[in-house]
Amino acid sequence: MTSDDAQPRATMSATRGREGAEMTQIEAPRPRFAQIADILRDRIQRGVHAPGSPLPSEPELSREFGVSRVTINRAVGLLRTEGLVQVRRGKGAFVRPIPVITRVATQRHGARDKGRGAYDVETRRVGLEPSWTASVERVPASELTAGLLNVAVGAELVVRRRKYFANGVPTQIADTYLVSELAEKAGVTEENTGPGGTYSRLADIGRGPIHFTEEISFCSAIAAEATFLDMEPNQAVFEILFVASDREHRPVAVTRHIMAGHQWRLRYEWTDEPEGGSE
Amino acid sequence: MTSDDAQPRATMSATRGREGAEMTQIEAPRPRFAQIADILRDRIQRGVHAPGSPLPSEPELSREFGVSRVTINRAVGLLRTEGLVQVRRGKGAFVRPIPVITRVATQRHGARDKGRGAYDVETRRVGLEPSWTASVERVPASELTAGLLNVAVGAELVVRRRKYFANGVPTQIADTYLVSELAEKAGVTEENTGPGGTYSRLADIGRGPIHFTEEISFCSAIAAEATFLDMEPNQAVFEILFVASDREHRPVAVTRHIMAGHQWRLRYEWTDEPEGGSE
DNA sequence: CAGTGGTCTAGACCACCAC
DNA sequence: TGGTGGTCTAGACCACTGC
Repeated sequence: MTSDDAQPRATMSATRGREGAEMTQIEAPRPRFAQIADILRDRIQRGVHAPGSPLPSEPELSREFGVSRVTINRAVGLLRTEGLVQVRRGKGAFVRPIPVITRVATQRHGARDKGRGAYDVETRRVGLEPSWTASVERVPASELTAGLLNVAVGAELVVRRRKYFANGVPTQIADTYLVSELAEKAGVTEENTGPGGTYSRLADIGRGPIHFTEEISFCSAIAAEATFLDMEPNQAVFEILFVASDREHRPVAVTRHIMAGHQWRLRYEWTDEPEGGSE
Repeated sequence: MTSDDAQPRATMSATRGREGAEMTQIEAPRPRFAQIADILRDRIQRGVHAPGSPLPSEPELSREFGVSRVTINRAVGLLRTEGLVQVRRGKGAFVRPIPVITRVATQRHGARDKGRGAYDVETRRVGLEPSWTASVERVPASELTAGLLNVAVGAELVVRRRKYFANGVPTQIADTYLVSELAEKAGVTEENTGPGGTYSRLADIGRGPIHFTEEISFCSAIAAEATFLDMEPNQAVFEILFVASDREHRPVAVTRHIMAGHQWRLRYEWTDEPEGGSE
């Protein structure tokens, strides 16, 4: 290959050598929209566009880079699915403040954080102000929840729905499902469950969970949830299915967490005592 | 609001009532490309387009739905970032076979799977044939690895790079970093580390890891990794930072896993013995 | 009303693939 | 050579925002 570095061929009509004002040069091999995304991403990270502040408008960027607005739109689209930028209709594209929150699953329940919930601790650790809303409903068990709770599909469940915020910004949805009968016995059918929350009430009646499993998977944001989480279309979310079981390994509660991918870091810690010593 | 359900206004020029052949009707409120993506997604899930088979070509779909090719391209783009579809240049867009692999982190090391590696087990469980490649290099510690291994930036590390496949399809990258000195002592500077792998060799010299932490975060696929993983641009990946520490809580090995989001489900299991009984 | 982004089209050129 | 998808433009209309 002699022409390895083969002349980028300035074909596409827009490598027009305009030089009015601050035009930024875009080369050919990598798609323009990707290169522009790279540049904007870099500017954001360098603080040229501070968190919360708007990017230049699409027509402006279009002029700066000498490409059509559609191309700009596509570049910004990349940053949106990455969670770096959020668009507010009619207003502009804004740099998202993304202090990543770390969730240490294996510490959330054990300590049962006297007085403070796990979310509270996680959020304050990065200097954010936590808040949430809660509501309780009764629903029939879906195939999924029925399977996890080991009851028949359609069985009555109590679902405790919570929405979490950090500095007023939505960060997470968590729906906890319990079999109605158990929820009533434990007295967690009202919004307020008392000190220590649902798990403490379950412990009170001897059904305190001690075995936990979590399954993390991906999905693209589903309409309703995406809307609440202020997510961009197409942005990825973590879905966590959390199952808490009592001493006899009977599942007592299932929680489904939905959280915007880029806002969270998930942490797990554990120890394996080697049974037979080290060989 | 009297006009709550306000007439979708069939404005955009393309609600043209063409009826030649098998044209599928597209309504207005939701973007056309999103609706088309919904339809195609549904067809895939119903098996109309079987795993491994191609979607109809863009011009074909363009005719079917009565929209421009660009719109089709955008619809397919959604399916690509969701991991449902993979495009092979010049050939077409193919339905990705996605048997999701479940990785149970908390079981991977404890059992130290006599004879079989954790990946092997995980993959075969869903009926896939595992394979991998490995190589060993020496690199200076980056800020990240240095911090995690508690050495100076630039210190010499041995990195064991592995690439994993299932049925020949790339699924995961895993790079394990060890301080060179330790790696030499443990004898894991060659590709073959003997039965039980690196951790067993570390155990042999009394540095067997028993404390583990994992941190999961998101990233959009980085060029090189995305290429290897056969990923679509823009598709989300899990990054797992895994730290193994010995009895004295000294970190001995750090592994960075990169895996395509839609191919994996991550599972964790643990037990919290309540120290003071259940109140 | 002007400004923002959201979507869509038609037409174009490109790179890659298979024949 | 003809088919596939990848990218880009220009022009257009839309909805939402704020003045």
